Amino acid sequence: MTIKDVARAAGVSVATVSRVWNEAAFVSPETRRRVAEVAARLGYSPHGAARSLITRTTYALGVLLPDLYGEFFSEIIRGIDHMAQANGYHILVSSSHDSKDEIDAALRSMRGRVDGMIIMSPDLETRRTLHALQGNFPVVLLNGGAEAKEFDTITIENHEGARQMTLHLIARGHRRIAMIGGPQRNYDATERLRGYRTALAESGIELDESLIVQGDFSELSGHGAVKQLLGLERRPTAIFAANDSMAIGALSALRENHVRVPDDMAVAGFDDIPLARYMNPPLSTVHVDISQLGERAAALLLSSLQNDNRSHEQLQLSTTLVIRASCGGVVS
Amino acid sequence: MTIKDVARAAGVSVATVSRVWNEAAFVSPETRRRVAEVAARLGYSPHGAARSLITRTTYALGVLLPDLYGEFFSEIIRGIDHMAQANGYHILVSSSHDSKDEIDAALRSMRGRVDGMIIMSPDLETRRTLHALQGNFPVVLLNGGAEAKEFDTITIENHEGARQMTLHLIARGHRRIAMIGGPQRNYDATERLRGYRTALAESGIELDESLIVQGDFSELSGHGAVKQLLGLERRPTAIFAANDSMAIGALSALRENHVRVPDDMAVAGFDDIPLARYMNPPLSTVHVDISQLGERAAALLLSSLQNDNRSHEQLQLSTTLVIRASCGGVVS
DNA sequence: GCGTACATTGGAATCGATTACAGAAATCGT
DNA sequence: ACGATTTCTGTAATCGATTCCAATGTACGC
Repeated sequence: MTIKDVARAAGVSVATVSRVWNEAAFVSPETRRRVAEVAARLGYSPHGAARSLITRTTYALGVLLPDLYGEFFSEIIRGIDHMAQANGYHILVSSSHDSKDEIDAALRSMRGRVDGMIIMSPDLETRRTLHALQGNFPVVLLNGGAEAKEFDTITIENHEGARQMTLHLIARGHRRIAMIGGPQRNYDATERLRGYRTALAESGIELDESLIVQGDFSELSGHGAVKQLLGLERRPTAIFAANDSMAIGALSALRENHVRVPDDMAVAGFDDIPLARYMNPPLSTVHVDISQLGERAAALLLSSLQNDNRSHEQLQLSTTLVIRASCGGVVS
Repeated sequence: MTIKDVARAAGVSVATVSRVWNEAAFVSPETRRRVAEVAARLGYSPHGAARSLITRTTYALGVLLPDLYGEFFSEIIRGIDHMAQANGYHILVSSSHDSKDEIDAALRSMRGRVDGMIIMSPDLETRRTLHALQGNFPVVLLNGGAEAKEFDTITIENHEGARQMTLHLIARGHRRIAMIGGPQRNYDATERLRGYRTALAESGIELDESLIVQGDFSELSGHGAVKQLLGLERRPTAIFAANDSMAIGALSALRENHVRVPDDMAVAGFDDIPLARYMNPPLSTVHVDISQLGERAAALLLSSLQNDNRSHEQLQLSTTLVIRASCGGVVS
């Protein structure tokens, strides 16, 4: 069922069918009607690949993710898809790219199949790979670090969010605040850690390096980190995890060790995943509108598709403190 | 950067470049080396649209979803993507299709862009739309009802899962068991309701129609349903919600009305979303391996791409009972 | 030394659309 | 009524790849 079949059946040339389909000018009403009728009867719809070959547009956005696991990523996809859908675009998803080579391969395999790409690679090193990217292919970097001025980027206000939460804990009287950090080379993780340091410094609290434990954003690593912290000679009175998953792991470890939250230990996380408010006690955290993050990224990409010679933008998505019971509630 | 550029730079014809790229036979080692070197230097990668136009394959799977919201759908996407990725396929996602027309439009817009489609439309009516689908385009129906023998389908063992859970409640001594149903025309919902009815009938318990309350799978509707049930003259002693979200809504309504769970009222859900085990009390539910559902759907589609004239398969994904505190624990 | 077989390469058709260009038909003004 | 303009339609080039077929060049057997 190609355009030729329709043309033959309607007794016109393929050019005319194409004109009818694209609602181009100068087709007589009679012809238009006849062609439309035949096309409908035959159930014709144009071949995407052929069309995008000649028009040089695909109406598809590529999305490269490190992994699809967890609510965080799925919320992002939802946001991206929502915006894309609203603008008549599809999204082509490719996940599980951690190494430079995998990203490279995925990038190449999408040539001629998408009009632009949203790349989420929290790994700091990936940026360098992208430098070598061919010419001016539209790319939006999501949470990839804001320093890359040669791309459109969007990031979370990691530093400020972490700073605020730390300041809140300090305001509640805590002085020994532990931090469970994320993966070493992860952009979000390093920024959040930096925010924590900033807050301590601002408040004139000396940093005890033994209170910083490395995690990997997984629930399990949060659990492990707490065991390490409880073994310290001088325990912390509060724990700030660099994401909610680790905070949740921390809560379960504390329960196992009969440490009461928030009485004996305050706990806070980062991201505000849906689970957070269902925890027992409900988890204080730094709220991020994750699906909005995806939406904005898509919007950024779409607008750079519309006018080529835009200069690159660097967006930051703001965060808000969500204080629940796990850190003892609001400052009175 | 097309194949022509590479050909010119390497001093060969486009045919030869194509042969080198596709590792076809009969290219002299010397030429192969030279072409490969030039292609790498120029950063060439073939144009997807052009390639799939002539080869008539896209290495992409289309995924049509009613909406991307909620953990259920995102887990499915994860499963599909995982399987697709492993087989060198991308996935082209399109969501928010409820009406017949939207599905139709999405279907057409994917022609020539995907090799096959996974369609999830719990709405029972959609099947009829698909009947009209052009010829033998590979399609897998996900949770769309298993009666459609002209398609590959995969569904959850809804009836059996609901039956088992209801039997469990009966075994715990409950006789007045309420059911919060899902949307009227939703396939999963009707099957789960049917399973509930089966279990009651098997156990010789007469069905009280006033105990069946209609919901729409949302947390809010679960909340509302409970208010209705608590107003009954003869209250139920157990509530079985057709999905976890409604069960969670039910739990919060019960707490508001100071009805103790499980002492005064047993509660059970369906799906086993990650939230379920974090509820207070943890929610008993029927476990479904959601991402596996997506994986199996993708596998089904991929295998039907590999050999055309397979007959259609109807798969059912089994469920298991997960008994937690919300229904009073296991039968002793 | 010569015909045959085989390895290697290039020319050209092809996939299914869009669109520039040109030709035919209809309409208009005077 | 006739040339100019406008409206409509068809032919053919084009996008960037793959692949059949033909045309080389080389090696081999006898």
